Amino acid sequence: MRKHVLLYGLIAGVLIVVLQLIEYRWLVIEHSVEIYGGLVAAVFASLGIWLGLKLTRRTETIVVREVMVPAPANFVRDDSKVESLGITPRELEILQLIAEGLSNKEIAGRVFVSENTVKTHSSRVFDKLGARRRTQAVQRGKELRLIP
Amino acid sequence: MRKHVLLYGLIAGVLIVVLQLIEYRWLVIEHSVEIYGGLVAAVFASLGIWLGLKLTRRTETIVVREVMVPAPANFVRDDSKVESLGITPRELEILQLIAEGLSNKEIAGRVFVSENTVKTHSSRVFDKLGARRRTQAVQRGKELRLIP
DNA sequence: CAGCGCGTCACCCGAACGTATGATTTTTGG
DNA sequence: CCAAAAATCATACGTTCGGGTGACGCGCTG
Repeated sequence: MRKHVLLYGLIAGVLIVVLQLIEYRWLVIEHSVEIYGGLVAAVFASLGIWLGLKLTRRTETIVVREVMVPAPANFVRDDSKVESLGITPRELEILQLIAEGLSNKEIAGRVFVSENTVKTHSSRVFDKLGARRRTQAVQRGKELRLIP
Repeated sequence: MRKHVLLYGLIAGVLIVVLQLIEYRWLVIEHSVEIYGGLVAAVFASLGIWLGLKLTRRTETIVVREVMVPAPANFVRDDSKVESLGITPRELEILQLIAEGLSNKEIAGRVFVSENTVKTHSSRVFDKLGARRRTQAVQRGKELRLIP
């Protein structure tokens, strides 16, 4: 933008000099002032148009980008909710396994703890989620983006 | 656009006339031609710039639309799987309610049938899905796109 | 070190769940 | 119209869950 203005000024200066030089030859002709004025007008007008065009030249093509993203692909846990609810990692782990349809006994076998422990964790997480049943806990967990 | 050109022409003509009239007063002054030329140049240059700006304005339609489409929005049940598994509409309905975390009693109240009926439906749908627990049934149901 | 959070485990009990079996009614399709 | 499919309900039994309570060990932190 700035270099355009400079270029314009330079060209204008050169043109004025050229026109002044030319003027001495044409001034002898009577009533040539109108011709001179017209010439100047035409030159500067076209120069102005060119400048105006250059200044606002936005060769920006119309970009219409539509991105279809299958959301389930990218799951990110809402850690802020996990923390605000005071859910511990172990509890979250058990919740995930519950969501996978495992029984307490199966979960116990999976994580190598007793079934009682699983029940304790699940009870705690149910309480924190305000759920009374495991299905409800799963539903809330998915809603709150704690589990995929 | 066209009216701009016409307007420009009109103003240019008027200006030329005005300048010609003024010229007769100023021409008497020696070396006033340069002033005259500069004036003409300035006026027409700014006019040209204005025109150029006008011509290219609002050609800059920058449309960058990014649409994130979360897949879960458009859930379509895989009816073929529903049929192939021999799941009846009522059973599917109960499965959905189970997925919402409702107990058998709550479901019974919701669909106006006895709890025993709900248990019958759920038992059947569990069998058809190869599930032993309701959480498992929900998981399978979601996997198979029977429920959202 | 005392306290706290977390994870672990146990026991009990009532509620919820799942299975099996049988029966009746309603709906549907040929 | 009649048979098949679907929906309804019940009773009984065993299993799984969930709540309540209490306890122990570990690691961190004031």
